[in-house]
Amino acid sequence: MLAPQRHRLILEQLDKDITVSIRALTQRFGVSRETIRKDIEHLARTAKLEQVRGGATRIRTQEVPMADRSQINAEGKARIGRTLAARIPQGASIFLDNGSSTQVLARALTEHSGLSVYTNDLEVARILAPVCANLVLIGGRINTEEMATFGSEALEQASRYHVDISVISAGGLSARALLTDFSEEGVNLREQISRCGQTCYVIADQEKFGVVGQYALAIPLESTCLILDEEPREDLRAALQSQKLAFLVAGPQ
Amino acid sequence: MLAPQRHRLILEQLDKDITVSIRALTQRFGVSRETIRKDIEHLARTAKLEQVRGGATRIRTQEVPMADRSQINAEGKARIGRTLAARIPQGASIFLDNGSSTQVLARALTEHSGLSVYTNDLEVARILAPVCANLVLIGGRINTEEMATFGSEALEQASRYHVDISVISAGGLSARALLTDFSEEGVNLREQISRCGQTCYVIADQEKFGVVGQYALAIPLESTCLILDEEPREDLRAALQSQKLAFLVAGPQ
DNA sequence: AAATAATTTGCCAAGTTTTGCCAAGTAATG
DNA sequence: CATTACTTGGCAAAACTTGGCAAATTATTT
Repeated sequence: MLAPQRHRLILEQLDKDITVSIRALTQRFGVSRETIRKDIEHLARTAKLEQVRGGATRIRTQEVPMADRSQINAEGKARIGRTLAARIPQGASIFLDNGSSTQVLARALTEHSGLSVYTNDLEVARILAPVCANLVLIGGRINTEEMATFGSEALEQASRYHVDISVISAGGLSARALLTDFSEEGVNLREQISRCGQTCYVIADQEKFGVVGQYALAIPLESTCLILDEEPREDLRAALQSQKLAFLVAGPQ
Repeated sequence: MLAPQRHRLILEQLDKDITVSIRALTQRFGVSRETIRKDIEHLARTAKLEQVRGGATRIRTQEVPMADRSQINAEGKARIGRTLAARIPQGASIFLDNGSSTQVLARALTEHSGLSVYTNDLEVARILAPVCANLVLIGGRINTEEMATFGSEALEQASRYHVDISVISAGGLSARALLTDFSEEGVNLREQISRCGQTCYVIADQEKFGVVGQYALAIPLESTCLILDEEPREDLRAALQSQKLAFLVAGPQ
């Protein structure tokens, strides 16, 4: 057996098994310990795998240890993500804002294909990169807490695009003030994003219910649909109806 | 059996088996080692397969989906990164392009503070986010292989900024063609970035030496300094001098 | 929990086998 | 007869094996 074939088989096995041991590979290929070690050394030098004692592992994809808000009410966010993903057709063009809920939606969209995605969230871009036909990142000043772009540059660039569906998340949803958010730059960009879409979905899970942010989120109500993970209480439901703001509660499936 | 038939059969077997060995083929066809070697040599010259020691493999259609090219010649890249980082003052405004070498530089800059950073590389942004006073991501279409933005949007946005120092990486550095790169969108953006800086550094580690990309990289030579990790060979050194292109070899410290 | 023994592994050097490459020779072909 | 295709043999380089030793890891005992 030739060296390149061994290399290939080693990498294939790594794809399945996460780690491979020198011991096992010597048996499998019927070559000496040292040969396998050299193989692994070579593959490590060319950044195909990571050499560890006794064998090798897949290359570590540096995970971001940042505070992950998507853990909060993860089940509800996931339900919203699945429901909305089911309403986004293959190959659609979509504009996603930033936020933990949006990131969960993005993960739910990784089964889609041929999407054209516009977003200001770096993590959303990273998640959807493998399945996008087109992927556009809105430029601008980065808010390092959110790892997303904002500011006049972002507003201006966003205003140039038109998509089938835009999706934004809300910081608060209340009977008193309806949709609200906590930063001016966030509101500005979300309003712009909402105007880019033929239809607009606003996602808000129950942790946003009753929360009133400092900034009102003014979006085109008639082409908007709210996606929630719980039935709204009576006062909220009345407020939504009086504003003719459609909503949909994400079911368990 | 005639040579063309052998060629055909060799290629057919490669379609099935990924690799073929000279040894096996001599037995199969009943010809000498040297004959098979010539067959493979010929097929390799006409780009039908790739010659490897002891036989041949299929041609690599696409470059490995390398998770992290920064591991190739990591030591040299790190040396370049440290040397250049030492020349960037605290609080400077810098424009960084995308690429594995630039990412290594970014890691070397995480000891700095108060930087204003402009970049089209999502990973560079992620690395430098914690230490930036300002962080601006250039928007545009994302190249999902590089996870960086390109295109007309990116060019236009980049053209609005002016910084103290711009840093770009080169795909190739040769006596014949000097600085080159492999994609048109890449050179366009890099040239723009180089014009944004008061001074411009171009980083190229030894794996780029002698490599000639399809696109020439035209940058303002008089305000540019090349950072290398090895002394250039005589012909390259002469070419750099005749172009009055300054360079600096990154030392061990 | 610490100390010790046994095992595994990494790394190096020397030895063996395989392969690449070259040159010269032989067979086949038109 | 000249050209092309193939074989043969030899040498150097590369790949591979083997064995040894030190370091790291694991198991065992105290």
